[in-house]
Amino acid sequence: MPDATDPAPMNARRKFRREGEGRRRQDLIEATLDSVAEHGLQGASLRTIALRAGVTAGLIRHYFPGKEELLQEAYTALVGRMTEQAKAALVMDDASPRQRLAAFVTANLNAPIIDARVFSLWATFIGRASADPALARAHREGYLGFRNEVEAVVAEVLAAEQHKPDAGALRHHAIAINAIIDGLWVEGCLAGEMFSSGELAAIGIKAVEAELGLAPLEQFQEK
Amino acid sequence: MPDATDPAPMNARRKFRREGEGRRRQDLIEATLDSVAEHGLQGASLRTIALRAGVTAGLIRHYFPGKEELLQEAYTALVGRMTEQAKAALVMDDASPRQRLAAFVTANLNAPIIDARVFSLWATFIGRASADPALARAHREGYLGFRNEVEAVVAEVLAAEQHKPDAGALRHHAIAINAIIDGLWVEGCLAGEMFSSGELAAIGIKAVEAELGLAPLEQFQEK
DNA sequence: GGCCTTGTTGTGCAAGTGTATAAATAGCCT
DNA sequence: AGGCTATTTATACACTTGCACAACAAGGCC
Repeated sequence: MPDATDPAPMNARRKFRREGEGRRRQDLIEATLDSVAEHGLQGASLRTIALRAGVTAGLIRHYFPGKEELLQEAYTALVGRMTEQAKAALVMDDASPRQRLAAFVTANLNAPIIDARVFSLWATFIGRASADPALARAHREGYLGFRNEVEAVVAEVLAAEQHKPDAGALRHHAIAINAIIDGLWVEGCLAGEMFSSGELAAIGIKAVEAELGLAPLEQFQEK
Repeated sequence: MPDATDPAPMNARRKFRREGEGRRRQDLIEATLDSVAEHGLQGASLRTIALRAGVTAGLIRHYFPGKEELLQEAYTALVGRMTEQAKAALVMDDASPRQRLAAFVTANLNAPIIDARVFSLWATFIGRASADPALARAHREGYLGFRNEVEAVVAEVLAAEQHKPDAGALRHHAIAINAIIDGLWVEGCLAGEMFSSGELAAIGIKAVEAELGLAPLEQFQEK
């Protein structure tokens, strides 16, 4: 038989399902974040991303103008999720300002906010901030939003303690507290196993209270 | 004239100088760091790096087994320079422990340690730490070295103040102070123009002194 | 000066990149 | 059921990438 017309055509096309636009975009963004977290920006090729999302590379172009836009949207989604999680710890209406502040610190220094994958993503993207104004702006907005939340809680705490700091002192407190949380967050994400469970949160709360000049609640401190 | 034998051969080979091994390696590492800082890991190709170093791409293979090793060495050099600079601020023999601590904080929160390029490099590399054990170890060693320095100064400061904290409290102080410096460093590098000159250092010193329970030296605090 | 080592260049190559576009088919509408 | 359209696949293309290797020449050595 000179030319066998394949009875079982091996070049069968891939079966596929049509998903809604929202779902596909979200899947692609998630696959992008996974790829970046695992292999960095250099390893996140369109084909890798598409494979992870369960589609072929060409489809990406149907939802995003190009790779850059996909990465931008992925970063925006990441920042949005991070700040949302962080602020969520503040909604405790039936608690004293001081308890809310402590809960805020604790939430930010435990899972899921202390997380190696999220940190890897944050670092990878933020490393490009100085060269990419869009990234820099996205960060700045997230940072200022976060810091304003801190400042508001600090104002409440100090008011409850009969303190009345001026705007400058309040800003400095917020910057310092923000730095404490950020610094401990970095350390926890990078070397979480160096700290026992709850240790970072305890350190953070004590540092924040010291910054605000609050006496510890129930303590035998030092000795 | 059918075939003109080029009197001025256009395919003249590039002139070059032979440099010592140390110098070439250092130049290549520097070019690598520049490329990574400017375009990220994805934009740092062997050809880009070689161009910046004033050589051709092939030469890199003569000094490094592969790209990965070049990047590793570049990161090692970066970390070494950073920790060296940071610790250099501690060598002030004729100063009180407290002054040395303040000088340490100040040095770490001003140029050249507050620097967008260094931060970009740090973030880009550290973003790969969770996936690359070699990077993770390099960071951990640098971090612990830094923290031990902090812990030593803190011990001196507290001793001068007649305090005698136990090892656990000392460790916690060092972790917290480290976080304060790191957090303010990040903020300063990412958005230096949001802070007036010396402001970060002032915030840092106050926060550190609060953490250690030290009364400010000369102050009208708050109001 | 002439050679010889080796630092350096230039070229080639296979694999992978982002993008463009044609072909196919899934699933809604009537 | 049958057709239409937009989602999805598949292929093509020009370009870049890291690496391998052969040709070359810079500069020390005798």
